[in-house]
Amino acid sequence: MYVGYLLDKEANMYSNSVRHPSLNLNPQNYVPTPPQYSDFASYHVPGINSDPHHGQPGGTWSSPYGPTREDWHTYGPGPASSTTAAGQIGFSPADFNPVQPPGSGLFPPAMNNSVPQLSPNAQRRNPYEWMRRTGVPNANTQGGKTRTKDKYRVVYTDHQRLELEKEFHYSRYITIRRKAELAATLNLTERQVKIWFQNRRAKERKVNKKKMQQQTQQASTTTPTPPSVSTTGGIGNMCSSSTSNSNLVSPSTMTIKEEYMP
DNA sequence: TTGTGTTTTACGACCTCC
DNA sequence: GGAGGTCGTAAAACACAA
Repeated sequence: MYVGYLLDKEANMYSNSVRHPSLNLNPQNYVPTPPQYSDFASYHVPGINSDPHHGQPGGTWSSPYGPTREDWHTYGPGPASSTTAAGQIGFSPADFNPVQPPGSGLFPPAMNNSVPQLSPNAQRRNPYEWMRRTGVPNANTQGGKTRTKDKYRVVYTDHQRLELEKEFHYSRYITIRRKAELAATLNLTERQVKIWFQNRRAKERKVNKKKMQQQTQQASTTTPTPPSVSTTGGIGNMCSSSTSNSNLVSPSTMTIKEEYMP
């Protein structure tokens, strides 16, 4: 699909994915710390955890939030869904299919199956719209420009976004090492990667908050039912403690701990 | 074409942790 | 003190209706 288009378009430039072999992260070097953030389980698709590149012990993380499909809505409608709300940025599993050989990318082969054909009359604004934008200035040549320079901001290339999203898809918090690798791979600065992740988390919190509001609205209009256990779940809930960071285990601490994970 | 709303980069302020 | 976190915001880039 669009990723295929992207990767096809940039195949010569980016023949590797984020988890390309050259990076070759050993599992020991890339061990997330789920116990600290049980919410992370909500963001791990079954199968990803067993990704050899990540060294995740599959199925060991359990989510306290039950079915997490909804939490993944941002990333796609799921295999059987053909209706995606407009405006949603999505990662359909199929997105990763066309180019990446099974097992070579972030997602396991099981997720790369069954590529639904894009509807010929697909709306312009679809979940993958950003992936196929063309003509945007290439942001990666100089590592971006800032307000203090000649341009206010740059637009990241589709490939840069894709790889960042993939990384984010794996973990909401990037390790120091991965940040450096990703920055090098994508020709961005580590600062840009860091800020991108910050903004991405903010976006997710915003989406989750919106969902929560909709749910509460629906609940108020229908028969009141006792709130289920943290229906929001996920990092959104964790970080949506927008009020006080003190409620959290410091993510920075996590990053450091990940970095020095044995 | 244009006006308007949304999304995307980037930053500063402030906080926590080591 | 430095690094990285959230939160709020600015402004460019973008999508889309009129």
